[in-house]
Amino acid sequence: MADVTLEGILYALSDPVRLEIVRRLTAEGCPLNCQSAAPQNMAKSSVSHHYQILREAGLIRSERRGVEVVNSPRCDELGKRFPGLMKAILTSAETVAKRGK
Amino acid sequence: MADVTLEGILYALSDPVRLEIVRRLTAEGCPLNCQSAAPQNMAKSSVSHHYQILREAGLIRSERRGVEVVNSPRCDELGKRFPGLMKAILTSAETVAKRGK
DNA sequence: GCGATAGTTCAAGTCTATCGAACTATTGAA
DNA sequence: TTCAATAGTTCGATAGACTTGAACTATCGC
Repeated sequence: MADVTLEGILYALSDPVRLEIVRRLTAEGCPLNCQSAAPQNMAKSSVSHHYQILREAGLIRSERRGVEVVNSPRCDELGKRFPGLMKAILTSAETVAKRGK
Repeated sequence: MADVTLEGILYALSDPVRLEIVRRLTAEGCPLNCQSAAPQNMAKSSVSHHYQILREAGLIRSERRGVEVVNSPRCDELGKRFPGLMKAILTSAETVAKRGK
């Protein structure tokens, strides 16, 4: 968590796929496995790649639970480091999502 | 301004160079020309490229003034479309900048 | 018009996203 | 324990973005 940077966060969220993943993870109350928060038609390898970037950026935490890996957002810790940042981005993302693309 | 998207904004700001440019533009009260807000050692073509992306993302407005092009942030309009977004990002950027690195 | 300054455009080289295929890890059942 | 199924990861390879130098355009002052 020490080497979490603003550029890293913005870079990770600059990809529509990754932004949508984080949006879904935060919208749900409980952790989701990798594929349930990712686009349906995307290759598994691409999904895995995106999750790796999100992990390295410090945006999510992943944990193996049985046969699947469940992911949770790290909004609390991020909120301490960059107050209001995730909230603003996710609020905007929600607005866009509700606006219907 | 109609086709300004959240992904476009985040993408534009995901590059450290572009984030720094926008940060300087907003920190200054008056518009700056292209090179005064960009890194010193960067090629002109690269600088121009970044400004183009910032313009297309709707983050800045450029206007030719004599021999130079001056740039201003479009925080007001962006604030209406995505409330709190730019403020949060720029606050974080300022924090990082003041933190020394 | 000439030169100088400030940006833009263009083509080429280098680094990232995407995909399919092969691989690993875990579970549950025979 | 062995087998099959499920969920992710890793690996090459291919198509797109960042950087740069060179050439080009636009504006100003002389």
